[in-house]
Amino acid sequence: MTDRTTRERILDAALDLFGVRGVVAVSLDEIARDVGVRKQTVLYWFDSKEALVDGVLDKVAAELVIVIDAAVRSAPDDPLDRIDAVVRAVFRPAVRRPGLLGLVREVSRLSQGQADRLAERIAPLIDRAVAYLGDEMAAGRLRSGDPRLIAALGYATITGIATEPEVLRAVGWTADAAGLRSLRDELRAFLRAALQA
Amino acid sequence: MTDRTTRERILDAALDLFGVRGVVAVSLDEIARDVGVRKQTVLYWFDSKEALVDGVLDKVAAELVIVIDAAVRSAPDDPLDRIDAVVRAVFRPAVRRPGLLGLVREVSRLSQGQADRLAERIAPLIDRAVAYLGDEMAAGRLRSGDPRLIAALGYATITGIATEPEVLRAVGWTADAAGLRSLRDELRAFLRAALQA
DNA sequence: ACGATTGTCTACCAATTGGTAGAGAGAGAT
DNA sequence: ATCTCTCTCTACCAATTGGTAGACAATCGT
Repeated sequence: MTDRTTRERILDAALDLFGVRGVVAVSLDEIARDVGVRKQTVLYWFDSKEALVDGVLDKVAAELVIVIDAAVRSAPDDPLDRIDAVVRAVFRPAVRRPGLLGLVREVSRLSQGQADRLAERIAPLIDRAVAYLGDEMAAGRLRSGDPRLIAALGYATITGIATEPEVLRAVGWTADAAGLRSLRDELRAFLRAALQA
Repeated sequence: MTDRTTRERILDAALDLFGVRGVVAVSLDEIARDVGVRKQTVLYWFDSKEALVDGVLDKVAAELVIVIDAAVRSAPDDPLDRIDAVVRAVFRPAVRRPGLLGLVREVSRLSQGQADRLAERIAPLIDRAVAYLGDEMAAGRLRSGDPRLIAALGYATITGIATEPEVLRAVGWTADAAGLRSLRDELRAFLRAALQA
């Protein structure tokens, strides 16, 4: 039975550091120090830095899927409420872990391979949203429009908010969880206003 | 008379490279190579990499101020039209230069000093937007709400869209100028729907 | 004509990066 | 008891990073 804790702890530390300061800016040494282990131990668990990033992406994607599924299942049938629940659900881990979604953005700038692997994990989520929006529009329960555009805009806005707290705080905005939540609520209001049938 | 062209060319190259691949990921050597000069020449014009980043920020902020001012001045008096014009104006340079706004985001993750210097440049722009929204709401020409929240949301969304093309393309979205424009137009529609008095 | 200034260069440097090679500790199974 | 496998370690390495020191040419005002 492979000892899981070290690997898990490396993933946790890497996720936090990558998310806050960026993948390129964080060295394996720093991650190792954070975990209380040598850099070579990190390279034992992950063949390369790229493999580590990949592992972190797996973790993030898996978390997102679980969180979204749970939100969809427990939300009422009304599409606006359901969208609302998903937005709130996606924000919850993002607030708890600053930069979780910021990582998603940065990875696409690394290598083509990593951008592709990222797409494999994000695409299904967006596709689900597109299909859902399309269905509800066809049923007349949402104001009709281009579901792809709306999904893409929502995706961009959510990652925008989630990765922006540094800037917002610098501008005089509070970047704590409360500030992020009010911003999230404003987004929810926008979505309601724009999508209401 | 200081020869301006080399310095300007360095700034241009740095802006493009920083914006697309990130500040930490781009070395002075690479920028120098791009300009056709040695790295030490870059360090002659800018005392350090941080100073170069600072110079690039100055350039970006100055461009943004000019562009926004022009848009405000030439837009009709109606607040929705005016907001519309500003959104379009801000996107224009962002589309021409991929990652111009992405740079703004990343810089805040570097050092505290650079985050602060960034704030000095961005804050006035957001403050102007907040003041304007507040005035128009008070005059009953926009649906009332919290202007700070709306301005922050708009800022986050715009930088989100502008820095997301890589991800969106990876997901099957076209990241060319046309794709960015449809996304921008969707944002404009959202703003209209949410702000209309 | 000439000294000073401006701009670019060659030649280094210490520090850090991601990564390799291989030793050794610890536990389980036989 | 020892063999094996899992895990973490020490000891390196080549390459690259941002940055320094100083030579050399061109251009300038005088």
